[in-house]
Amino acid sequence: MKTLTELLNKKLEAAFEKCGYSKELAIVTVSDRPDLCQFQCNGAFGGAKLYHKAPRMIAEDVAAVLREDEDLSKAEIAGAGFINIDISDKLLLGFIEQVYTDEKTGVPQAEKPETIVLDYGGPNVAKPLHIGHLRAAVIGEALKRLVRATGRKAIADVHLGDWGLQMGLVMAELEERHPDWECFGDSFDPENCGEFPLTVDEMNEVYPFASAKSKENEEFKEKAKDLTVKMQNGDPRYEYLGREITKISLPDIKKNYENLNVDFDYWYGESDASKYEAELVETLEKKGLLYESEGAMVVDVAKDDDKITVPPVIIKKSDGSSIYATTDLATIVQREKDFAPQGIWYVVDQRQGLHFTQVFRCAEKAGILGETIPEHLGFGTMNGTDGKPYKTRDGGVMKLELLYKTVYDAAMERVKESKFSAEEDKADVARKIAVATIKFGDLINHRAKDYIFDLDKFMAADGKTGSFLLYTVARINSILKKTDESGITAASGVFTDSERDLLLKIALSGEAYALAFKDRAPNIVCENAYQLASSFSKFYHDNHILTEEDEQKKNAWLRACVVLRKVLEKHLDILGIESVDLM
RNA sequence: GCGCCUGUAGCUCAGUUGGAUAGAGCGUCAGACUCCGACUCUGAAGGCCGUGCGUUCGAAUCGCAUCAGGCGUACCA
Repeated sequence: MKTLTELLNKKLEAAFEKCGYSKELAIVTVSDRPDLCQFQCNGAFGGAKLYHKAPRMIAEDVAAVLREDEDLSKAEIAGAGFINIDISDKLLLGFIEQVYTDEKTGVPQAEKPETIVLDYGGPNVAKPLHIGHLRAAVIGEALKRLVRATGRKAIADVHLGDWGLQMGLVMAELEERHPDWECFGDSFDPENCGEFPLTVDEMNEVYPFASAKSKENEEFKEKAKDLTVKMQNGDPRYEYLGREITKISLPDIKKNYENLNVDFDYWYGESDASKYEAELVETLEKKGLLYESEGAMVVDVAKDDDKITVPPVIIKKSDGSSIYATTDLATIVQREKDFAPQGIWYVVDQRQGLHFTQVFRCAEKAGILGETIPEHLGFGTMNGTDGKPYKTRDGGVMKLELLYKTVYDAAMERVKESKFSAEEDKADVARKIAVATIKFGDLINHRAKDYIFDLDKFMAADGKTGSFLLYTVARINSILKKTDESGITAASGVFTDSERDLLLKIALSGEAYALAFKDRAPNIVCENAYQLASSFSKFYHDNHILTEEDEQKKNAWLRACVVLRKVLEKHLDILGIESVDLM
């Protein structure tokens, strides 16, 4: 369905045209001065320039036409030429009912079908998920849901890091620690390798150890690089070993994502894209793009009008191995074949901006993009309260699992006290509060900016927090449980200001979804959800619903609760936050 | 050096084609529960929107310059 401002725009366009002015001027926005009106149009200012006419005169012409429209309860001129508009309660209520019955709950739908691949995981196997993986997961999941809510197809691919040097490092260390493991024997037989010698916890400790070792031990580093090349070139032993390492790591990675209610359609790794590398290289060669430089095979991606010198993309390192640009490009080839998407969104740290510039340019030059428009949706760093990258108390890297557990425990402390949720539901409620706390705390911030993770602030029961939103839903549920929901019908009128304000905010949610999609910005959905919750609190405070004796009023207010709950849950759903019944 | 991002209230942050008096949360201060969940609500104080110049009838928003912070700058991802 159309959004409310789209609807009003149509009216304004007609009015501008009727008066002989360009309909381009007819842009309605939500009022900057809610004390004066609900909507405004500033088109008369632009018209003044175009027609050499005083803005007030243009505004007056248009307003005169608008006053004949019974959907509008007000159309007046203010200031130098603002057109101030209020909509009628009848229009408002009609719109609210449409939102309520709309199967998309008022989320504006894409005009033509589109497929967007979202790449938002990027965890490395053999390395535990840590705080650095949080934002990609949370933002990516929200964007995926936003894409789907707007009627587009979204394909989520975790894009595991299982093809790079980190694999060689782990393999080299493994070989030194467990030389007797059958896998490393003289005659390699995958059928006869026995148990993987490490548990996942033990393995998670191997990578940091091996990484540190490679920095001071040149020989070890060379060995790691050598094993990486061997794996990439299809040496059966190291290919097998790579798959085994992934097999051990994956359940742990999945568990971490499950905790956060994040999921993927495909658990592909870089290794899955590697089969497209040959084709990629062939394409690059055929186009004469690939050449040797300092021992490596590279492609130039600089453009004449660049302000900086964009370095060439390395396709093959001087030791013949692939690098992340290679796998990213090969992955594009794979995605084109499998999905032929209109967009690929990379939800990856901002700091990789240059890398994606290079990859996208190379993909374009190679002609492998089809109709895909790739976008790097970068995000900022999550910092601690000291403003520096978030660390554990002893200065180490915070594991994702520990972060989740910390928030869960804090949530459980509060849920334990609750008299509203049943004993057997408490663990589930605590989990939902924890997820809401972490995700809302992250998503309320603009994606591109760094933000400070402050557990006390995020856990706070009041303010712009996930738990305040869940609390609002719980309060609505609590009221509705005390009445016969099936008897609630469409409202017959609007009776109070706080009620009208709430309905208007509900009606304007369509605008928020649309803008959030356009800017790929979940924070807009967060902000709108908070606005809804906040308006509800005032509405709830001002209108005593259950004791109201006027049946028409009571019904109207209950209807507002029912619609709000649905709309609020839509917001939460898009954010990847599960709603609660009671808490 | 070059480039990218950021700079808005004490703190953390929004700010939708350039538009009226720049908003919110927290914190502070003053109030509101015999009443549907007070995890609530009402009100107040608090800002040369980093700085300067320019474009415009009009700039937090656009341009140029400048200062400050973060990040990046070919064989890690």
